Amino acid sequence: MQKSALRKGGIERDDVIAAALKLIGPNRSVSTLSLREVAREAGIAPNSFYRHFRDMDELAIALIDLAGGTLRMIIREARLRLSAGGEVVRPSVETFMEQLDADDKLLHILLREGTTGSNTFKQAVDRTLRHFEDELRDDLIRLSQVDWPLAYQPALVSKAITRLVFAMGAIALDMPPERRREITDQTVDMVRMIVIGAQVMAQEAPPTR
Amino acid sequence: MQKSALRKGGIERDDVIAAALKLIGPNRSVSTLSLREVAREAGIAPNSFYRHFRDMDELAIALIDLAGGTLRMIIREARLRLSAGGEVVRPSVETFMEQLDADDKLLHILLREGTTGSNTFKQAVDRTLRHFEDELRDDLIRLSQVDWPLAYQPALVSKAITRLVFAMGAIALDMPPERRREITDQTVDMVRMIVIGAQVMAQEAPPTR
DNA sequence: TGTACATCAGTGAACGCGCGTTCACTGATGTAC
DNA sequence: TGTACATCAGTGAACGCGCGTTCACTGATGTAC
Repeated sequence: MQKSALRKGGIERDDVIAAALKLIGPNRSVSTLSLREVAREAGIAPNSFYRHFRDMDELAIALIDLAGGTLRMIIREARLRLSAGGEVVRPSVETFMEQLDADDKLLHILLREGTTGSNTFKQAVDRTLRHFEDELRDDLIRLSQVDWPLAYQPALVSKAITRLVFAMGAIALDMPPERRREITDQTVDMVRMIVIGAQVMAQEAPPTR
Repeated sequence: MQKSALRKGGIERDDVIAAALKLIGPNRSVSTLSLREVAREAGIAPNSFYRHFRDMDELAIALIDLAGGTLRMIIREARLRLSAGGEVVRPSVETFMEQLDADDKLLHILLREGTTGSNTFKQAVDRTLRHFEDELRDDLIRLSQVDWPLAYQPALVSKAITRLVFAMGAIALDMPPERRREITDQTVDMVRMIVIGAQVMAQEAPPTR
C-alpha cells in the first residue's frame, strides 16, 4: 500500500513538480530554477525538498520525462484525427501547435533544456525527440503502404520533420497568439516540401528502408 | 585618436569578450556566465568589468552580434565555393559544418541564447537568423534565374533551410567529431528534399515572389 | 623642455543577498503485538 | 481495544560561498600651456 498517499497535509512529489512547472515560462528554463525557489512555490521549507528529490537534477529529469510523455500523447491524438485518404500534414501540424498553447510549459522544457541544459538534460531531451522521430517514421512507412508513394529514407524524413516542427514551435512560443496561424501555415508548407521532395527523390534513387 | 589603444598594460573591451568566449562551451551559455567569472578569466578585478560594459547584458549582446557577423562571413565564404552550374547544396552545408568546428563557441552562442536567454537576447539572435534567411532567399532567387526551376515561395524555403540547418548544427555540436560527416550527409539530403519539394510545388501552384 | 592637470582602466575592501546543504528535532500516521 | 514503536515528510537555525554592486582611491598616460 502506498503509505504517503494516505498522509493528510503532506505534499507529494507531484506537488513539487507542479510548483516547478508554475515557475517555468518563456524566460525561465528548468536549469535556472533554484531549489529554494521551487520549495517556496511548493510551500515547504528548503530542506524539505530533499524528501522528494535527491537534487535539482532529479527534478529536472522528471520534468523532461513528463514533458516527453505528454507530448507523445499529443501526437497520438493528432494521429486519431487523421482519416484514411484525407489530408495528413495539416491536421497533424495544427494539433501540435494547438497543444503547444495548452501545454506550453512542457514544450518550453523540451525546447530549452535540449540546447542549454547539462549533458544529462540534453540526453533526456534527445531521448524524447528520437522517440518522436521513430513514431513518425513508422507512420510514414505505414502511409506509404496505403496511398502514398514510397518515400526516400523514411528515417531521415521523419528526423527533418521533427526537428523543423520543433524549431517552428519554438518560434511560435515566443510570438503573440494571433501570429500562431501564420506560423502554422508556414510549417505545413515546409513539411509538405520535405515530404514531396522525399517522394521525388525516391523515384530517382532506390529507397532505403 | 583612440586613447585607450595606446595604453600599455590595460585590457580592452575585446579582451573581456575573449575571456567570455573562453568560458563558453557545450554546457555554458552566455546567460550562465557570472560577472566575477568573466573578470577572473580576463585577469581583472570584478569591479573593473564596469569600465568596459554597463552590465552582463551588454556583454551578451556584444557576443551575439559578434557571432552573427562571423557566421555571415562563413556563409559568404560558402557562396564563393559555388561554381556556376555545379552542385550547390553540399558545398554550402559542408562549409557550415566545418566552420562550426572552428568557431564552435560562436555557434553555441546563437544556438543557446536563441531559446534560453532573456527577451533581449532572443531578439538579438532572431535578428541574426532572419539576416541569414534573407541572404539565402536572395541566393535562391538568383539561382532560379540561372539554371534552377523557379522555387515555390523562396522566403519560406530559406526559412525552412536555415532553421533546419541550425537545428542539425546544434546536434552536430554535441556529437563526437567522427559523427560530423554523418550529420552533414543527413543535412545535405534534408536540404535537397526541401529544395526539390519546393520546385515541384512551384509547378502545381503559381509561385509567390 | 617642464609642469600642472584631466582622463580613466585599474585596485581592495566591504555590503547585503540568495543559494545549496547540514544538523538535530517534531509530530502525525500506520503497524505489531 | 490499547500501547509501544517505526516511519518519514515536515521544521528552524545555521554554515560557508559566490554573487553583483558600491565606495574611495591609485597611478600611468596623454594634453595644455
